[in-house]
Amino acid sequence: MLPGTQEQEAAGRNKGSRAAILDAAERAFAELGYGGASIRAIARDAKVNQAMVHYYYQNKDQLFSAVIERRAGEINARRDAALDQLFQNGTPTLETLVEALLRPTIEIGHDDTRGGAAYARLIASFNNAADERSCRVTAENYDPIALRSIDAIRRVLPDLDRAATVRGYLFAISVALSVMAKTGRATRLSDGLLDDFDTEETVASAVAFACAGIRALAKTKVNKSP
Amino acid sequence: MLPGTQEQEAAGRNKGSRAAILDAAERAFAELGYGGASIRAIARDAKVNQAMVHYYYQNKDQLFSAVIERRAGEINARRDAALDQLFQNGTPTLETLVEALLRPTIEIGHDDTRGGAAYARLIASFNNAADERSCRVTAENYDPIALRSIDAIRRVLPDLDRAATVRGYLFAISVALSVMAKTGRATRLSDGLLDDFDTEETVASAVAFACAGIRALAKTKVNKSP
DNA sequence: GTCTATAGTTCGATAGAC
DNA sequence: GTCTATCGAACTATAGAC
Repeated sequence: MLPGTQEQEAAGRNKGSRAAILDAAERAFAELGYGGASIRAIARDAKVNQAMVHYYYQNKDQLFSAVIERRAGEINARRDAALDQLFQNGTPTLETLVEALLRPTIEIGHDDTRGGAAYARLIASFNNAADERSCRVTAENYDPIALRSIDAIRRVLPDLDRAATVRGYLFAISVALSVMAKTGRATRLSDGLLDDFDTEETVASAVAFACAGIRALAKTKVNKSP
Repeated sequence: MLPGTQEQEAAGRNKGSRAAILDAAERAFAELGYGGASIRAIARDAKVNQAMVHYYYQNKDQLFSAVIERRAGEINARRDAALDQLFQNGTPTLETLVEALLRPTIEIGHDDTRGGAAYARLIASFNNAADERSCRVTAENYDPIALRSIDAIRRVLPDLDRAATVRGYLFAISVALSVMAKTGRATRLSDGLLDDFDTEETVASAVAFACAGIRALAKTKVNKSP
C-alpha cells in the first residue's frame, strides 16, 4: 500500500512532510530544471530523509507530476468556478472572460506567500518545452480546462472559427506566462519604468493585449494551407 | 592558446568537429535541459572523443553559451538587416515591422534542414526561465536587438509610451516563441485544424495577434502603480 | 513511518601519452 | 589535436533494521 497512490493517510499526521517535499521539489525543479534537480538536495531542503521522498512519491518522475498536479488543481478550480459564474447571467464580454482565465494564472505566480513564484517559473519554462515529459504533463493537467476555455471564447465571439480560437487561446496563455515568471527583463529593458512584481498592471496589460489579439484573428485566415 | 577563445583556426581543418559538437549539444540541451544533458552523450552523438568537447569549449557552461551565441548571431543579423532596410524608405507600417522581427525567429525554428528545430525548442523553453544562466544568456544575446526593436516600434507608433512599448515587444516575442517550439498542442486541441508546421499560417497569425495587441496597449495604462 | 547503508550508475573534468 | 585512463564526486533507487 503505497501512500503516494492512495488517498491521504487517515490522521494526516505527516502531511507536513509530504507538503514540505513538494515545496522543496517545486523550488528545485523551477531553479534547476528536471535534470538539474536532485532528490538528495530536495530532501535536504525539505528537512526529511532522502528515503522518505521515494517512500511518498516512488521516483523522480512521479514527484515531478505531483508538483504540477497540486498547483494545476488549484488554478483549474479557480478557472472553472469563474467560468461557471460568468455565464450564469448571460454572455460576458471578451475582456471579462479573458481576465477570468488569465488572472488566476498570473496571481498564483505573484503570490509568494504560498510559494507560488517557484511554480510560476516552473510552468512558464515547461509550457513551451517539447520533451516528452513536459508534453505529457501539460496535456494531462491543462488540456481539459483549455478545451473548456476555448468553448467559452467561441460563445462570446461566434464569428471566430474554431482554429482561430485555439490559436488565440494559446497566444493568450503564452502572454500570461511571460509575465508570470519574474525574470526582471521587463524592468531592465524599460530602465525601471516597468515592474515585474506589479500584479494589477501585468494583468491589465496582458488582458488588453490578448483581447485585441484574439479579435484580430477573426480577420485573418487561420487554417492549414492546402 | 585555447581554440574556444580565439578566432577560428587558420585552415578550418576541424571545423567539422567544432560544429558537430555544437549541433549535438543543441539537440541535447533542447531535449533534456541543461542539467539533463551530458557531455558524454553529446560527444558520442557528435562522433568525437569526450575530451575534445572540453578542449574546444572548456566546460559545460561555456558550451551552452556557445550553442546560444551561434544561433542568436544569425537571428540578430537577419533582424538587423531587416530593420536597416525597412527604415530606408520612410516609416514602415507596424505590420511590416513586426513581421520583420518575428519571421526570422519563427522561420529558424521551422527550418529543420539546418537543425533549427532543436534550437527553437531550446530558446522557447529558456526564454521564460528565471535561473541565473538563462537570464545571463538572454541578456547578453538578445537585449541589444530587443532595445533596437523597441526603438523601432516607438518610431512607428509615437503615441505608445516607452513602458507600453517594452511590454508590447515582450508579449510579441512570447507569442512568436509559442509557435516556434512545435509541441503538437495546437494540433491536438484543434482536432487537426491547425498545423504546428505551417510556417506561413503561424507567422501570419502571430503577426496579426501581436500588432493588434501592441496597438491596444496605447489605450491601457502601462506604468508602475504609485 | 523513519532511518542507515549501499549497490550500481553516471557525471564533469583533467592528466598525460602520442 | 586526438586519444586513453581515471579521479572524485554526485546521482537514483532499494534493501532491510528499527
